[in-house]
Amino acid sequence: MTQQRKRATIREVAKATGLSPAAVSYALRGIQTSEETQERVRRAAEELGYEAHPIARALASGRSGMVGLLCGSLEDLWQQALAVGIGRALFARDRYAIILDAAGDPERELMLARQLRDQRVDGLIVQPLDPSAALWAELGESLPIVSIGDSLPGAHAYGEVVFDNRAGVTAALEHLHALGHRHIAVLTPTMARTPDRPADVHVNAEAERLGVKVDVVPSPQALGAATDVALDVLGRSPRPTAVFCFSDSIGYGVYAATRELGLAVPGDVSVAGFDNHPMSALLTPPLTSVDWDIEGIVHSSVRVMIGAIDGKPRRRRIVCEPSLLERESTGPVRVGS
Amino acid sequence: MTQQRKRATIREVAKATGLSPAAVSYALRGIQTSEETQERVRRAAEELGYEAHPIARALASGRSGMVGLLCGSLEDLWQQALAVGIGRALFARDRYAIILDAAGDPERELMLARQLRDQRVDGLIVQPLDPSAALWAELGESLPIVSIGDSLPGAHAYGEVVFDNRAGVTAALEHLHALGHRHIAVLTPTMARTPDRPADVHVNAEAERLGVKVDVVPSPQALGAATDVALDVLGRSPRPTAVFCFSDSIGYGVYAATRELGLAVPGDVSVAGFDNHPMSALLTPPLTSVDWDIEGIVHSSVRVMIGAIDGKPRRRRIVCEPSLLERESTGPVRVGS
DNA sequence: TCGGTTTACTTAAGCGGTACAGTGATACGG
DNA sequence: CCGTATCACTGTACCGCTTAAGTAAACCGA
Repeated sequence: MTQQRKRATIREVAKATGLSPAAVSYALRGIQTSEETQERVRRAAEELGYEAHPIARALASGRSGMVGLLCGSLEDLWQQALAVGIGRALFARDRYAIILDAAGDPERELMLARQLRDQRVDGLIVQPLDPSAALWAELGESLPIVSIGDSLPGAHAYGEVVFDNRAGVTAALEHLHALGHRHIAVLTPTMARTPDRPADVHVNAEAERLGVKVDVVPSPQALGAATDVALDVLGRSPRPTAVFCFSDSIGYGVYAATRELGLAVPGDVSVAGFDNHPMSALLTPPLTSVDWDIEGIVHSSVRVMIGAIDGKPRRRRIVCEPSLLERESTGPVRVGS
Repeated sequence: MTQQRKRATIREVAKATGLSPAAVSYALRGIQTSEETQERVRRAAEELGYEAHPIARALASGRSGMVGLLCGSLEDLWQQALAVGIGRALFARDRYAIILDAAGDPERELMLARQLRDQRVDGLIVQPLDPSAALWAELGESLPIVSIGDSLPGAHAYGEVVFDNRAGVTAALEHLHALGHRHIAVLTPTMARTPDRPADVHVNAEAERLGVKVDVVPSPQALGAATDVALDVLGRSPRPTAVFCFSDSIGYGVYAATRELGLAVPGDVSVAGFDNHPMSALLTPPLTSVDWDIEGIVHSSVRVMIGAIDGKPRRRRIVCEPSLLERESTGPVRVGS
């Protein structure tokens, strides 16, 4: 019973109103036409069941209305949440997101970035796994790029929302240090294993400053996969008294490992996460984590992206400061351990 | 310095090879041309830096290469995982997904579905919140629709991957019944509150059959929001001895509530989930849940969708059978409680 | 009153492919 | 040896919309 109206084209609306197709196009966009004409066109369009054809529009105008979103690894729950948020925010601004996932592989990320450009997205939002890759600069020539997390040196046609990772690392390590921990395992996502990844550098620098021994161990992001790594790390002797995970998803794996080994958190081992996924507050015990204001990141990156698409020349750089949420997964080191 | 090659069009490649544009188009697609021509064209295209223009192709051919994916609520982690999986699977088949989120609102879902059609996606994969809506049939006339979860009665131009929810409900309730539970709270997503939602019907039918008292309570999907609902339900007197959650995400909220109330799981209250998100196996205690073979769902829905786009007329209906994973969050009812 | 700007359009040329109706040449069956 | 397929293309009209350039009328200040 829903009325089945067939699609009309602009030309048909033009015929019906006695205007030229161009006039209709203008009227529908509310430019270069009188109020009354716009109203008349709108009515006719409604009547004929006209609906805009985004593809034709894209071809003629050179903008597709799509923004590519290239995630480092969608195995990670926090990145999932970020992607969902950005997708929504873009949609709210009349844009669609194409979400792709590099699965932690920098090469793959570059490949996908190129593919997205060939797909004629209007812009690219990316969490660069390898910020130093030359391709970013090249791509930046032909479309606006907004990076999340790290800065893209050497390019220019983009904005960036960078994380003050150093501050996050410092906060977490100082917190653990203050609780008496002097031997800390650090689980970093395998995706972050690009040489000289800033995060790793910060960990080493801070550890040295604080006089803490750190075991930096790469771990997959996939839920559960981190469990095996954690089992290994927690089985070592001497056992680290705390584990600092570079993503909450990894932390969840550590929780599973402690259960399996019969270790109490934070009694036997303290656990701290990074990113503060909503899940982390619900766990037993709630996970201490470095929080990044995901809403702000979503909002900033989309705003900068849309500004860039709309031709604002000014490059924007936004720095996110973390805040450590001290919850119940971290505690004083056990005496005698 | 990466070589900056400018984009060439088909017409330019045609000029360079001395062929007509049409021939080039054919050659690039490997049809209606000789092997040698194809090779020659490919080489010239490579040389000139030709790259396909999907938008132009879409306009001319009438297929956009995009599939709309309309999720019931991306607040739910399992649905997030499903969306990620479908996005990947489509990409692997040279299609892009546009992921949209109805946020649990059936009206919104219909609006988005219409919008996606107007965006000229080649097909629509949807988790219908209101399967009985007339719009599905209407949309089904103009593009292939694959539904996940529930069947779309009254339409025809689509396939479906339906869940045997009844079996899932039965398995979970029988499990709890066998453990002695006779008073069970059932938390269903608010998104499922369409009248006569099959799941609710099943719950009531099964409860009656088994002689179990059920309190069916709607709950939001958002992590944490379910905690408040759970606090309320578990604070009632008499307290249900078990909680059956219609999604694992809700279950996570229940866990948080039990911690807050100092209730032991499963000692004081048993908890069962639905969908089996990877996270559930990692919790303490691991969450008993109804598992749906997410890989299979991803694979089936994408396969059916692509079949439909490629014009296979045969409507496909695939039924998913659940399996109950009995983990450690459910146990015998405490004597005397 | 007049040149100049503004407004509200029209005209027409694409955007970059695809698809369909040819076309000439070669292959083939009887 | 001829009629007819088949093959490998060509020519061109679109797909539906946008945009630059052009135009006629209305407006406007001096």
